[in-house]
Amino acid sequence: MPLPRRFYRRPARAVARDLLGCVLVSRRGRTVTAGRIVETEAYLGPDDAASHAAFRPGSHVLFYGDGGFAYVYLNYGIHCCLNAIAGAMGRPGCVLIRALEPVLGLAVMARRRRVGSDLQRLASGPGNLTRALGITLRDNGADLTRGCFTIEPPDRPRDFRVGVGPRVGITRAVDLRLRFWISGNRFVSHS
DNA sequence: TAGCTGATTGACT
DNA sequence: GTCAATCAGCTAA
Repeated sequence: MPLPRRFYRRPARAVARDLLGCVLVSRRGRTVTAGRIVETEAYLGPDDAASHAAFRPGSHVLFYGDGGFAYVYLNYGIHCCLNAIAGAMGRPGCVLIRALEPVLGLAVMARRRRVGSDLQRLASGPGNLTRALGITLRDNGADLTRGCFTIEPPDRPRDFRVGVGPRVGITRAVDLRLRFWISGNRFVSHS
């Protein structure tokens, strides 16, 4: 069963941390691909200068809507990035999924990524993981609690340490420590 | 209508 | 280490 709606109806920071170890599942027809979430970043409301809620109007309807939906956007004209909306209705916030550890459909992912057997880079990086799972702009607004894209609870005990640090790849509010990752996991994109 | 920016990646020096 | 690729949405005119 996917994570329930109430999981997402919490502050983005808490959702980002608890999402580590969970499994993102993508279903394209009979093709299923999945990966364990090993790296996330939290983005807050208008007060967070790096958040799209602060400077990208098109995202408002999702940011301020109910939690548990996907926010997919295109950046640098080439790459799609996947976010999970956090917070209850009226509370802005989201979690950027930065890296996955592939667990299901490895061959399909490799074909989509056009890479060889380099598992480590298959879904490591926000642009890479969307391509590996076949996520596109059409999936913007998808319900993560049911449907083609879901996030399942951890498939094994939480035996890892959580790393915390500043977000990467952004130019505003760089000093906030809103990035979380599974300590020591080699699939984390920015080590 | 033209020009700019960005939560990136991969190819190249 | 540098740099091009390439698109949505804003801003200025």
